[in-house]
Amino acid sequence: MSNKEALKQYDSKKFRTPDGYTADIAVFTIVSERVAEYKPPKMKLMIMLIKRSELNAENQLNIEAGKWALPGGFVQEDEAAFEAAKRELEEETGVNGIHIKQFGVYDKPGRDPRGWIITNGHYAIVPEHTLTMRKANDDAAEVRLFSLNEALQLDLAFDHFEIITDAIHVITNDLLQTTVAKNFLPEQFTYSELQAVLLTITDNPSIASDQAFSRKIKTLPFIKMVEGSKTQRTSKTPTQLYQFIDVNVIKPIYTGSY
Amino acid sequence: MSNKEALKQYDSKKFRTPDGYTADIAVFTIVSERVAEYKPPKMKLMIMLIKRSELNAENQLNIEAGKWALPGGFVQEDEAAFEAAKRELEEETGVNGIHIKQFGVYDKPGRDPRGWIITNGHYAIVPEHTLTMRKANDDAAEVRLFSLNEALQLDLAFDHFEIITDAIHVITNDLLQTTVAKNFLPEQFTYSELQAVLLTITDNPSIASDQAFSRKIKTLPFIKMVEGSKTQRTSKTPTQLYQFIDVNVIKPIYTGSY
DNA sequence: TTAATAGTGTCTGTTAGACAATATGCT
DNA sequence: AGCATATTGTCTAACAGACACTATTAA
Repeated sequence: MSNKEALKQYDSKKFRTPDGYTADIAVFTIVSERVAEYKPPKMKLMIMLIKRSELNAENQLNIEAGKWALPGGFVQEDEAAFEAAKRELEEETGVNGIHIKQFGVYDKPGRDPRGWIITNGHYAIVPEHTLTMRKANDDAAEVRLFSLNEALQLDLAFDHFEIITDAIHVITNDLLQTTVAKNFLPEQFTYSELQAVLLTITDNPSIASDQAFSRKIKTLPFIKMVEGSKTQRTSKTPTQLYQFIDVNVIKPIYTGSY
Repeated sequence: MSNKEALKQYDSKKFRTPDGYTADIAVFTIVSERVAEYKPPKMKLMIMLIKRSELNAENQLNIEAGKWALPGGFVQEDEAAFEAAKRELEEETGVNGIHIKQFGVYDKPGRDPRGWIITNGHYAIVPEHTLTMRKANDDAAEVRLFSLNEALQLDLAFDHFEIITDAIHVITNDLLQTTVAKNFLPEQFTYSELQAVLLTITDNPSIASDQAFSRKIKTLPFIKMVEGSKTQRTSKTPTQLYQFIDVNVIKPIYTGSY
């Protein structure tokens, strides 16, 4: 192959090249908020943000210090951004093996005062309990969960307002149009648990109605009933458990009913 | 703001930074294939690829020469990849003002023998006639349309097999779950024209049936009938024209019928 | 008249959506 | 018994899906 000779003539230093490549992660979790006694808990979708420290790991002044931001960091040459996102997330929360998805690239000129820095945006879904042991690290003075509305009203670093807006939009769509909701749930779950997850991002009446949804879940082609499995964790009445089956669903907007 | 002082201490040269950032474009078009006389034309979704020249613009040996590849090129510091994609596409096809969407990032270590090069993948939809005047340029020895199956059987440059596979997957989903199909159609169109576009990527029977689809189109919330507008371009019978209205459709997989 | 696409009439079985009633088991 | 969640019974209006039929017009 003639690539060898072509490579001899190639010199990337002739071009202006990017000053950095980072992976940022919008970490979503659902917390169960107890509204009142003897009332069902209300679930709420939250996003984890960090407050950037004044000084970085090398004891130098940190860029965008004091602002809230998405966790993330520079991608190394020997890894893909997706791997970097997983690594950063594990460093940050101690969790691995969770759902991560790339959803957008942020490369507008001037978006980072340090230079030409391209950010690869991901979102991650983690179960609530894994975030209880979260800790601040070198770059983060503080780590907190925010409701989506709260998050968008903060003074955010870089173009993270835009990234978070996009992430919310994407996860909302994915929750409704794919089976990612399973990542917020245990392997086996009740209709009301799934319903609660979906109600964090929609008020669709045919999802909100208990009767309608408990009927509907039985006919969904990507969910199967687990024979003879019941739980009492959501009510005094033993409740049927379901689980997702691995099929990919594409529901055309041009067919079926509305 | 203290960013100024932080910037003084920041030096990107301390880190290994990427050797390049490129925007690649999967250009899709639909060609009307005449199957036989007195038969309706069959539409076919095609992808435009270029054959990489032996020598580049500077008369040096080109990398991955002779292989088929997606059009694309290096992103400049003063533009976003999306702009670069538009620019490249206009240079390549002379078209602007068309639908372009970013869908993925390709950054696996070793994907490009020239070094650490990150590619931002886009897909574009162009009307057939704009590709008739397409031309080869410095980097491209040849430009051709391929069916999706043909394209995946070629000897493709870099990791373009993966990128094209992803692009096909994304455009297929988008055609069924969003209103992008409008970019393949004139502003006003008949039910059979829309149907033909959709049939390039699905065989869903309730889209494939003429009667069912001509009924269904009237009830779709994102398409409106154009009162008193008919055309004869698809048949001898004057046919009702429709057009997309600008609403965003999200159809949950958890509601409605299958 | 023929051929080809467009569109309607009509029927059947299924489903959405709503209301009401029943079931379960902890307290 | 009281209560909260789960689940089924039942009805109505709407719709999908299928088949048959009519409409339009160039050739």
